Amino acid sequence: MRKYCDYISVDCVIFGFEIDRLNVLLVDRTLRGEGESDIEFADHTLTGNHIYETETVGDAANRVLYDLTGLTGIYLEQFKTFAHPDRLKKENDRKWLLHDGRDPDKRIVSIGYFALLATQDVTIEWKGRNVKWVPYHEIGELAFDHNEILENALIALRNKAKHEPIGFELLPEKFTLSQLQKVYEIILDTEFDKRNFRKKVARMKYLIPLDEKQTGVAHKPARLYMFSREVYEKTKKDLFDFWV
Amino acid sequence: MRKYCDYISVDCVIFGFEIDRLNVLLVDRTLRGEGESDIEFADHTLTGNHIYETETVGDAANRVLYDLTGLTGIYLEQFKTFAHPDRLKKENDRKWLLHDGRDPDKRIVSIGYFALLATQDVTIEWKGRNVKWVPYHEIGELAFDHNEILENALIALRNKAKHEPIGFELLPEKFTLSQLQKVYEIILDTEFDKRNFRKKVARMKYLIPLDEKQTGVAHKPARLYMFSREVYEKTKKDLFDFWV
DNA sequence: GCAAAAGTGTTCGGAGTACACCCATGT
DNA sequence: ACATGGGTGTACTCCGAACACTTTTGC
Repeated sequence: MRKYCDYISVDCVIFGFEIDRLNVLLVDRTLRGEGESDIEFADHTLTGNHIYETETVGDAANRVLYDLTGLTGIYLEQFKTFAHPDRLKKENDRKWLLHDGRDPDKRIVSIGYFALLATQDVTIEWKGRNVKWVPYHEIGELAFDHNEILENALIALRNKAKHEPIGFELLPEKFTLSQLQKVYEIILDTEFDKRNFRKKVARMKYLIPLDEKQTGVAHKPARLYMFSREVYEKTKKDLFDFWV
Repeated sequence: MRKYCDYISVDCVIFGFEIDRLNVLLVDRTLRGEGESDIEFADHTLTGNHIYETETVGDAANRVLYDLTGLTGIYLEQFKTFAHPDRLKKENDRKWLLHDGRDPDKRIVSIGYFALLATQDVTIEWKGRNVKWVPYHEIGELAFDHNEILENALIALRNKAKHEPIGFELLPEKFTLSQLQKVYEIILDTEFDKRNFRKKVARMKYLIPLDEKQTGVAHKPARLYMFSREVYEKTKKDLFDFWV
């Protein structure tokens, strides 16, 4: 049995994209009282876990992701660390930790990661708790400091998306240009002109057009594209677009 | 007496700029043996410290900076966290920690910050150890995982400098355009054409030309400029230069 | 045939790039 | 007078922004 390091944890903000929404994977947190149907409170947390004593934090984040989705090789990036002395001290948080046999006064560092994947079926139970996709804009008050972590994750995602081609990570392997445009519109909270957007992406050699089209749609079927990381790594120019 | 939290620390990569060099502030680490003149090893560390039990990590980083420089309001940014299980396990590191009365087997999370300031006089002693500026390219093997932290700090600085106006933070309040150009050339490891560079910065409203010139230089004295953060915040357009 | 999204071209202004010479000062 | 870095303009190309209509499919 591997031992946990009880003062280091990772929290993963798992983003998923679907049609025209950005989703986040949340876990139910329900604290029951004495009676079976006696619920003291119910809310949600981000996904996360303590790290094992001999494990790196990156491995811990990948482990959390794998346990939830069964997927490996997911886009995952460390974006910020949270260690405020009061981050676990709200009343419900203390109760939850106590109930869970943990020390609510222990100061825990949490290293924040965000992950990107296409919204799809994931394990719906995780350590006996329910897991579900929730649209970003419908997320209410979360446990601990998870609202703060979530906000920072979105900011990090935005900044990254502005300068590096990671929108693809939120789409299935094959996608249409309209889906790609939508991803960027949602992430960056803006709108693009369709013709200008297509002119722009047409210059990107690492966006490979396929000889394949959508099927089963009630309109002209769109061409499918793939992202090629190899071509990207080879052709990317280190642009000094440089501060402006 | 405030108590330290013995498993959370901050490491600060303090960058300074001078003429045409990027410097980093390092602290001597000399472990003496039994005899007075018996030196077991001598190398360098980044600046850093454990955090106090009730302190935020940002406050701890600012405290380290203040202790070293006497300055407040310095540009400071959290860039990455280091928590590899073996990060303190090199032989010399173990000896040093033992000598210092600390437990070399305790896993310590270190939250990395980088700071930017104009190279200038700083406290030359800190907790009984010597402190000095060292040009980035002359830095050899450092203690612990500090080479890794340093590398990551430079990468973070570069990425930030490409998209946000932080080059100013490495210069005195009033500076010339040639100094500014040099800062960016050093950070980004490239060269710019003087005329094009000036055309570019001329568009930036937050770069304020002063009615003041250099004095005491053996050539045509250059005009001085200031950076206005207020103007920047007001006029910056959130550019979606967007991945390319 | 109609609803729905796919796909396509032109014009204009602004920014990046390449490139060479005169100017003001201290010594 | 000379060495040193300061300061300036033009031509060309490419990119971003604005803007409207035809095409292909499922129903």
